[in-house]
Amino acid sequence: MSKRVSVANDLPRATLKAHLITSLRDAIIARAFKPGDRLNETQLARKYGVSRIPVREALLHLQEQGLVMNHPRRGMFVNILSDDDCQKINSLRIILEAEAIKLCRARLTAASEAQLLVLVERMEKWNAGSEVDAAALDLEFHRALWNLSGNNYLEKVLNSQVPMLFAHQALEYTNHKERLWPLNHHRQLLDVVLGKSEKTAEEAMIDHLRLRYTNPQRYSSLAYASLKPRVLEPSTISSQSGETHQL
Amino acid sequence: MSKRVSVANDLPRATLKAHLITSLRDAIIARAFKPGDRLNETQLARKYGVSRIPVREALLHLQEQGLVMNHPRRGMFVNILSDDDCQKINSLRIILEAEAIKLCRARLTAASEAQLLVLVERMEKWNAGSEVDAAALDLEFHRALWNLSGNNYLEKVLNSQVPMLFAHQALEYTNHKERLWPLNHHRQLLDVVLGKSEKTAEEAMIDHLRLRYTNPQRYSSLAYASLKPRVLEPSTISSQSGETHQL
DNA sequence: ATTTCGTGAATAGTATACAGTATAGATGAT
DNA sequence: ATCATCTATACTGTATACTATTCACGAAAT
Repeated sequence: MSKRVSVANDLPRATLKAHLITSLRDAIIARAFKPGDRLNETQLARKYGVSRIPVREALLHLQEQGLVMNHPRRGMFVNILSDDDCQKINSLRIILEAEAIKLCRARLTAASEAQLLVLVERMEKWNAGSEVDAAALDLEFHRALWNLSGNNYLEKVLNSQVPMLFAHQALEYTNHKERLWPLNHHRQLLDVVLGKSEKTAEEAMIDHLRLRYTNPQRYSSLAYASLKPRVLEPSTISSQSGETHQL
Repeated sequence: MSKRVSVANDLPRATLKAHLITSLRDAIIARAFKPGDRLNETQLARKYGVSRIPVREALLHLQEQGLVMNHPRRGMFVNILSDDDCQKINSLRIILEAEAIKLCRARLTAASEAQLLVLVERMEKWNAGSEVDAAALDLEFHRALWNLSGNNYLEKVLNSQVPMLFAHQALEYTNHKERLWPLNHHRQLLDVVLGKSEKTAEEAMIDHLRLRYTNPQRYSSLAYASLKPRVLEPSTISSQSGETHQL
């Protein structure tokens, strides 16, 4: 009895702000706007054919997610992450995503297992394409994992912090063409979810992030060997855990 | 109508939006606006003597923090947390704040120890005052703890998720006057930070939250007795074996 | 009596207009 | 030439005005 037949494939009733959020975020991750760039509200409004208000509100949303920074009365700038920032975000990510992995493992169904497997195999078959597309596929896998945790607040928090790392990385890997975006290491994460790995979730996450970052756990409690709580599984962080634990 | 509240008279340097964010958040935590209430932009603009734009942007900010909910083209409503939501947020909080405790313990200085001790003693001496003030003091202690973790992204995430629990609790405890806001149990958390307790940070957090909630860890991995790799048998997926495990 | 449809009021979403501030360039002094 | 001060400009922050959607109410139809 619905009076309106909604066209399913597009979102005709969505607000302009919602469209701009995705457009601008994709543009930042695809480095159409580079870190440090100023985002002029008026210019963006003209470019997208809307007024400044939806642009402002979209930028505010991206600010909450850390993709852009506001200099008071100066404007919005694409966020520049220092190495320290990356380590701090990664440290948080390890804790959160390890939790997501554990929850996912405990709640796993055949359907969700298949869903993750499809994504892993798509990544393993990946051979050509831009780093930006690779980053998108990478993020899609992790988002699926977060979703399967069954705790939407955990999912929300991960979604609010991790994408800015991808935006930062996309730039890194575009500048250094010789390095390839490491896509084919996600099966190791899946194995942990499926219980096929002896690694703890934390170990797996640290190893995963080590592909791109040095010492990603630096600002997490995992950086302090002596203060680890009694854990259910013996966790020697990894073979390289002897590296600097300095503050 | 409602009385007008001047918002721009002091601190002219800050933006109107920033003032409104704190004013509205405090009002929600102090249940001047109750869960489920509709927040009319025009009315709020009149009440605070500003235009609708700063009100809108402040509400958008509070939406990111989960204090208010947006019904598309219907308006903003003070968020109502279901019991499930509380358990999910608490599960996340346990993971995050346990991490903060561990980091705080590893980085503790004499100054920060004194800072926390002052707050604990203020809470222990607390005997009179509204539950709202008690909640504010409670939150102040936890915020100090998060800040001392040394990871401002961890701090940011905690600040984005925990206050809505306080807003919800403030209502609970105002409705049930016979119960007192439990303030004098924070020394147990401090003891964990100082290494004087045998509890793990996670255990301490669960015990802390049990004062107010039942099964606060329900949607965390701590709800599952064993995290060891489980044997995968796709046919037994729906047994939900981990559901009722307590820590 | 119940349901469907139309109309109107209320209000979020959006556009345009104004005002105040920060920055860059110009002007003048040393 | 270098530095300080002034001024013009551009932009954000804010106000006002307009539009479009949702919902409530009621009349007409079944």
